Amino acid sequence: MEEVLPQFNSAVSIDCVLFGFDGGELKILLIERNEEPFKDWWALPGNLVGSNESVDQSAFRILQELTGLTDVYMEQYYTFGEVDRHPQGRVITIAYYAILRLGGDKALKPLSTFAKRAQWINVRELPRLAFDHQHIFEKGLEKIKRRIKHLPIAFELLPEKFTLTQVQNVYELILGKKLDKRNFRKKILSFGVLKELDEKQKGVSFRAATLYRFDKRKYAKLYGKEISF
Amino acid sequence: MEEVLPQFNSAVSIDCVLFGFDGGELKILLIERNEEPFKDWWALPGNLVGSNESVDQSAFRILQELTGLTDVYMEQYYTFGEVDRHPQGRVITIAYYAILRLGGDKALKPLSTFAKRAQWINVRELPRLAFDHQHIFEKGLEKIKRRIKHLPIAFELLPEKFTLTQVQNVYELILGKKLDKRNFRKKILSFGVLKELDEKQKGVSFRAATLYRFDKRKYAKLYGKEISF
DNA sequence: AATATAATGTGTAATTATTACACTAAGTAA
DNA sequence: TTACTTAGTGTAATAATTACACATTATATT
Repeated sequence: MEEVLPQFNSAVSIDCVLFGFDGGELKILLIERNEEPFKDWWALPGNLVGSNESVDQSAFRILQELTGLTDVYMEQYYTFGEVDRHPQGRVITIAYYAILRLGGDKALKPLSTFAKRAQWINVRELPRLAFDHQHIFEKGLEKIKRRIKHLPIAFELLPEKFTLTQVQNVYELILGKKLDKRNFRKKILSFGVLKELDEKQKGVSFRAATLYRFDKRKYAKLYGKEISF
Repeated sequence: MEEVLPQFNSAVSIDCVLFGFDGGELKILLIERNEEPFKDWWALPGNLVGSNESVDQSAFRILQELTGLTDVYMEQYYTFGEVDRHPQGRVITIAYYAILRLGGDKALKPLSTFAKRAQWINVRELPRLAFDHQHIFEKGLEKIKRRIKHLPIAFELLPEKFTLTQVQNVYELILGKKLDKRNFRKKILSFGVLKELDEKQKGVSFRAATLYRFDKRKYAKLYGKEISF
């Protein structure tokens, strides 16, 4: 986020696209700005890079300030540097996406003064965004579309124990298309990184599905093997 | 390149990894620095982002100043922002790679004052590099390894007319491994983006190979088809 | 207790893609 | 004419992908 700076000339900021999976929907975290420019608009959370932190540190700090979370999959994906992208000066922004496990309980931390509130919003129903944030979001979504095929980021979105149908839902939401159930299961299980638990889904009407767990140890062994989920 | 700045505090620069294919070798362009810090060291070409140019414009300007070339495949791939990566201040650098057709004739343009000379150097025989440029180079090489499988960047390295063996050489150099000739040809031709010319290689001892041309129109039609060279 | 409901969970055949592998053909140079 | 060097070609085995439909199970309702 590039907030109002008293007469700045030039700065570097971080903007974050935080993805979460909740209620069967893919959502991102947006804040409603409380300051000019773009007061009352929705925007991606972000902030300036401090002079004594690396850009990675800055991204993790911003995430932590916003959500209180520290153990999150986060990756830099592009730097946006059009001259006029910020109306009040030159701000080059480095975009990160992060992938969060949304437990309904996970409250957002107090926000900085330039935001009224923060909210998880379905990526299919985004409002108009401030600055070039629509563009930044779109590039981020493209990025995770490519990533999900090669890295197990889907499991970062899911709770520790999940059903195969939930995994498939995540893939379908991110890729934006339906997948065949039998083929999907065959493939996802073929990597041997899911562990079937001796446990069933609870609190659900109708037949309960078997729960699985992602096995990081087994995944680590595949490193360099060019797997393709 | 982050040159000596009189007492700067903070800046954004561009560093470029320029790849070229010449004499059967994959090379990058390096400059020998003529200024502190890292005087007499080899470094990636780069410069500061001007206040009235976008970061993309800046990258193309630097490329053009260095080589005189404008019609080149160039892509941003990562931003490096460790606090101490430049000994004289905070410099966040945005890395681009570019892919150049090296015609033996293509002379390098006059260099800026902080470089003694520029030279194309085989990526397998790189000297120690200034700053974190070794790291920046390695990330760039990884990037084009992934890219070459999905985008026709190999053809950006080759002359307009080329033989299939030359294409294979480019793939082998970038991927760093040998490929089977028959399988490679079958695959590369199967995309239908190479046009066989009614023309043979010239000036070569031994049997001359058939020349091919890359067909951008046909490639454009494949857009979105997820092809995998 | 019986029934309706809704999601789980499973297999096979056809097609396509990938891999491994070795010799003949053609042009040049001596 | 011969030796040399690179070009150019096919097939069989294996692996991966796709298309496709129904019985099973747990719950909720009557």
